[in-house]
Amino acid sequence: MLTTGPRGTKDILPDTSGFWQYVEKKAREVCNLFGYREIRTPIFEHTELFLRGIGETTDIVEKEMYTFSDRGGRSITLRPENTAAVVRAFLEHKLYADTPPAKLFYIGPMFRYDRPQAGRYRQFHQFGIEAIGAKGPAIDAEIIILATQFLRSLGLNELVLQLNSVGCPECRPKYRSVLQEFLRDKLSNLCKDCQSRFDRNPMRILDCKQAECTSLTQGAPQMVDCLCDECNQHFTQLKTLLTAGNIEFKLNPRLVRGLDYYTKTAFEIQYAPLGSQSAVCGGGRYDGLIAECGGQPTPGIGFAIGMERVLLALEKQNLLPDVMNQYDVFVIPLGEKAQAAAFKVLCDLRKSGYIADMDFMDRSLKAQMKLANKFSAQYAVIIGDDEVATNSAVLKNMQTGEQQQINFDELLKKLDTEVNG
RNA sequence: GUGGCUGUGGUGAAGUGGUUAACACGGCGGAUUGUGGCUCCGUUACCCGAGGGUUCGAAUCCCUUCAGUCACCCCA
Repeated sequence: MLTTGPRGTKDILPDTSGFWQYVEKKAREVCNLFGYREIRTPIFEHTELFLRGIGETTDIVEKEMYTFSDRGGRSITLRPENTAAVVRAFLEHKLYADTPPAKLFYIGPMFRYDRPQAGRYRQFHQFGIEAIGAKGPAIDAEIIILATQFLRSLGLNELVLQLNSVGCPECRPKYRSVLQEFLRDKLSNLCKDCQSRFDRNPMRILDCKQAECTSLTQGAPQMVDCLCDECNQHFTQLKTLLTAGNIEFKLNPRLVRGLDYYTKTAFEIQYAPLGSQSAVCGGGRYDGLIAECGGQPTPGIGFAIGMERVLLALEKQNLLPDVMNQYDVFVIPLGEKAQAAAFKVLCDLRKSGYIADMDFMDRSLKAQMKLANKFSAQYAVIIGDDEVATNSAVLKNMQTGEQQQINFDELLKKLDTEVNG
């Protein structure tokens, strides 16, 4: 079918692109406030980058990537997320040579082969930031505050920040075996998914929503209770900083991020009315990722915000701005002779910076007036045979209805004083 | 990837086996001479997501397919 786009994709039409521009502008403003600068990486990368970066056993890599061979036989993947690519660019361009931490943000499309649903698309857009090079909890607090400030600047409240620590290579393996011990005798009663998670990623079992699993895992040992000193201190300090920054958070010991690279801080911001796709923002620390990608061991942290979900939330809350564009002037020629004169006036107006337009459908005067009104033009400039003969035009104030005949030479000047004075 | 629901014009929708597919909004045109916003009038779906089948006859029943949506899953 030539008249439908691929499943899970969306055209952003003129009546909604203004909303996107609005949200993107807010994102850029907040980033600017916090000292984050934009990075634009390609939308496709070597498949290898995501295998290593995201983790081979993650759902994203196992079943959600758009992977193909290009004509040169290289395996290419449409980026399913952008952290790995930003890290790759960070290393490739030696951004570590500049004053750390590198504070970067991006806005762009991501691709995941998944069953579409409201708030979940195969091509979707993320606004994300990455802070690479700083290991202390202050930067964790900063990016969480950045995310919160961004969402609040859009008018969104009723947001819930969930917070957890997933430990580090020091303490997580220990926790993992403690957890496996706890689960071992319950294994046969867990759901099928969880049974397969037992060896691969037992922490995800705590995140399972199946009733049996939830009840069986009641009282399971928690990561936060098994953190090593360093992780524990980091987590404690982060909580203190967030409290100092007046950020409310809800501890969720079961919060697990779906990407392997996360360490220590993991968080998610949810907007419940969105239903089952309620996570508007997800992020965390990835202290092992840079080394995993071949760089010097370097800590990093970031988040990604789903643009579609933010827009959905704004719509639900009636927070979308009025983005209808208003014309300053609508030029109306009457008859053949006036065409050229009117067109010249139109061009002059635009050259002078007025938002101006005219009819291209050979409409009647009445219909053109209706258009001027529909586009809420401030002024209409009417040029007919009489006006052409006297080198003049009728300038009509659409609000008051007043109109006067003015020489072409005077028109711009007159408009200027009308508009500015 | 699993299960459920839905699919009528640009939009919101009525119609659930029988001649020309309601209504509303929107779009377009018009209501005497070169003027809008209100009002009024006209017009706007050779066809009911697509393909096949049942039937004398289907938008209405069945199958397939595509798409959307809800939940799961996953996550932004």
